[in-house]
Amino acid sequence: MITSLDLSRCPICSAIAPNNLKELFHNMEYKIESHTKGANIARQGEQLKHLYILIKGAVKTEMITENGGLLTIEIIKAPRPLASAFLFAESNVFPVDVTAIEESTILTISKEEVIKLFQKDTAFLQRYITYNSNVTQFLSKKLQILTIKTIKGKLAHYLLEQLSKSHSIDPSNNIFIMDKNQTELAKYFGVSRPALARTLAAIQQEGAIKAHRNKITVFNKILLQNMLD
Amino acid sequence: MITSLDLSRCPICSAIAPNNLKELFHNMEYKIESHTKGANIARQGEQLKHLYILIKGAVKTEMITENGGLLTIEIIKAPRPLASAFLFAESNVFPVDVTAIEESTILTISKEEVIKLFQKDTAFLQRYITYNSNVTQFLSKKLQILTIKTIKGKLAHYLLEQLSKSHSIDPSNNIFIMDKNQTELAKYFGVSRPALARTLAAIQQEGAIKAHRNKITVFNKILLQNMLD
DNA sequence: AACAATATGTAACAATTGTTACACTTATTT
DNA sequence: AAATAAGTGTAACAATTGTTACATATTGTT
Repeated sequence: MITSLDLSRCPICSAIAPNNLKELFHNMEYKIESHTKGANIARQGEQLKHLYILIKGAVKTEMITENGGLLTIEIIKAPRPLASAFLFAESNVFPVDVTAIEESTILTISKEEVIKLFQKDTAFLQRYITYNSNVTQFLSKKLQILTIKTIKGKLAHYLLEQLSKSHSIDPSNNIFIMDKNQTELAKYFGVSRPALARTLAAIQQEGAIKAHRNKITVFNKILLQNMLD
Repeated sequence: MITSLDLSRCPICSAIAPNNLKELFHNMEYKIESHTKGANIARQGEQLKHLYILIKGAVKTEMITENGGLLTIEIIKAPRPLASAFLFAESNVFPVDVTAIEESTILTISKEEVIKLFQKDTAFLQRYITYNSNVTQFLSKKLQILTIKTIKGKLAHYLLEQLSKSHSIDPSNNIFIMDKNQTELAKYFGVSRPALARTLAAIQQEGAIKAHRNKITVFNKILLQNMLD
């Protein structure tokens, strides 16, 4: 049985009023499956005819090349939908392999039932669309950063973003703490850690900022803006 | 008045049966606005409370930095929705500036009306979700390519993809024509054109393929697969 | 056929980034 | 407080890619 507890923290189900949950699922076809640690949940290229919601546990997704080499790995913790953006895409196949890394429980609802659910519950529909829209925004942003070619440009972009965040709290403040350390930032940018440190030092050399560990003081915003390629 | 002609080629409206269009719009609040060439249609950061559908003309979108420097430019031709993925996102602001580059007509429907339309017409709802899902897929793919760091890796990935496409027609065939020329491909990868040509020559040197202009003959698939970083 | 426009092959050199290694600092654990 | 781990600063060198320039090839136009 599904309780509101299981789903209340799920990005796309949270909108459903707990009282309505039982009723909603009453005449709906769904499946709940448990997977032991290490079990394969879905395979890359497999037809995707159901919405998968991870309600307990954690999974890892791996993108494999035709050769067998791994490309990207992501860990997803419950509760969250899996590949929700792909259910309705024209090429609706799983983009990745999904494997349980803990004892996991997955709620499966057929595409047809999801559509019925949309009709029954506008809030659910809106959450579903919003969730996917947020994914799109995230991807767009990530893409934007990767599109900036030089490390200097990426860093300048990031620093200006952080600065504007701190400005929204106190406009006179030009000191802030980076929300990522250098190691994380390098991974985020897709560059090596020493190259990032080197570039940060260069930006200091030019007098745009002063950096002490993760504490940044911005001296010259214009200079930073001119570094955006 | 909106005719089926205007919208039949629009990705998210094509699902609506022409006969139903009139009825559908009958009790709906919508606005149709014409913009002369050069007119500003929307500004970056502006609150997004309506679905914008470009039904005639063409626009360009520009992403500007706080400084005023341009980052990316995209040209969109009618008919197509504008920023449809952002209407329902949590941070629902226009990600870009939108400017008409031709005499353009835009259909505007409020968010509330869009939701009503979803309820009235399941086909429209599905098309809307599908369209946004396709955008997500496109971004994912683009991201995947940009994540591959070396030009050699990107090229190998692309060539294997093209090969598998031609294999799906004739599995014994290992000759194909690239669907992009080198100039386009370089832009797609975000690298310089001479660097791309140089890398293509290197892959030939290693004996994996033979390239004559856009015609590729694959000699050694395994070698290609080992180039994926 | 001559011409122009576009695409491709290639080379030298500059700029950027990755790799590896190590000293040093700060945080965490024992 | 000592020991350990994690994060940071920096340097030398290798590898990759960008830049610029020009020759050649192909395609389309007149």
